[in-house]
Amino acid sequence: MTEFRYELMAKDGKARRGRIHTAHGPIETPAFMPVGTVGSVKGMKMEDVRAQGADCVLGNVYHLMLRPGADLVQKMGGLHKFMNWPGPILTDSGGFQVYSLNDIRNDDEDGVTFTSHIDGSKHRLTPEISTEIQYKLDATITMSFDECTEFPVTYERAKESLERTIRWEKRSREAFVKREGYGQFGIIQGAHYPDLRKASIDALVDIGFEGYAFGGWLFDETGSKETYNTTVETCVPWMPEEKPRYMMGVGYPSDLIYSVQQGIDMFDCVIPTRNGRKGQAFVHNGVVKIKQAQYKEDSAPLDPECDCYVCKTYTRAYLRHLYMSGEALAGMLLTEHNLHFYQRVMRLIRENIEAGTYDAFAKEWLAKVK
RNA sequence: GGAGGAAUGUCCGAGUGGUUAAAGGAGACGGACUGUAAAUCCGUUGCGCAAGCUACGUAGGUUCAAAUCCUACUUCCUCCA
Repeated sequence: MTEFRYELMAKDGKARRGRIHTAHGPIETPAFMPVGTVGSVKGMKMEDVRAQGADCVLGNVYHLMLRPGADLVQKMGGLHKFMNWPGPILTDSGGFQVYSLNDIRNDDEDGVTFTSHIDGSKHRLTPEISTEIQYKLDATITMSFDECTEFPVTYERAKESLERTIRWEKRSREAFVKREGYGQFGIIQGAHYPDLRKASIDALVDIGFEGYAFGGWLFDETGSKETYNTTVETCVPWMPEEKPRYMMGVGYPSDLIYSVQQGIDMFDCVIPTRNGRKGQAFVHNGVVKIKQAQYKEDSAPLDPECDCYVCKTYTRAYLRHLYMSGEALAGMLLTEHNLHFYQRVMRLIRENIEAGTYDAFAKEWLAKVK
């Protein structure tokens, strides 16, 4: 059996090239993990996701516990078999979903009671329940159950929430069933307050996890990246060197390139899939919003520099037509292109770290990509 | 041949005397989306930079005021012969 471990293979500045060994195969890092919330990367067949170069995908406790239920997934042989993804799966603990549904939640020291968005029924998540569900799903990487705060948030509230999160993460760790090749990550909170982030890291390292994730919310409604950038720049170096560093829920291609430069190893984000379904394609020099009139008679591929199936096969005019007609294929094709683009960027990131040319690469790509 | 009904902005469609440049929808154009309650959500959409102008089949009329009432005409639909 494979021991769950992080292998640091090369460094270029703060950027790290590594490999996470797991029971379900390796994850080459820096890695982008497509989001498959309900056991599906929306619009994609899993073999295609794999062929694009993804090593690991996400699943979600909140969604899967409500439908179809963790027991059913377990009965069907676990999430890997259920969704036809033999590789590593990372499951989010549900903390973020419960936070984003904050109008119908009710939390206490023990956990959170919330109302299902599907049928209004009452459900409960605690660190123990979330961890058990992830065990039943057979998650390769289990996330500890944390509390998210709104952003911006006051220092007092962030501190109070962090203290509870640390207690919850300790309980998550105690509930975690250790198995060869499986791991559990702790989630760092503390909003944009460096001393809280530091306290969070210290507490989590003290508990001891197989990896550490950067959680919370650092983007405001203006889309400014200043808070994100300064927080990441300050706090990521405090994360343990010998364990994987996972930035949760990020981001645009430029966010990935920047964050890798700051020492992050793993990402997940709905942007390439969701925005693909909504008609936005990421290309080598920015973004193509396929519904724009300028593409009506455009016989070029989405991205002339892309070698994906979609770019080799279809014109922008056709993709626009599909989108304007409301065809499901439009979202599928743009999703396929976007994920391909993201994996290509990750490949370039890894190659440039290995070659020791990361800064030049980052400078060039940050200037042209969204 | 007779009896009813209908004509509204790019399209569909509400409105039956005055907060009506005219509800709502579609379409078109633009924007947003970062640990997925999202093939979603949000703007704009007669002309003009503006004062303003032109608009509810056509032509007249009533009224302080009409898309809304009256008359004629045109076109379309349904039913009866």
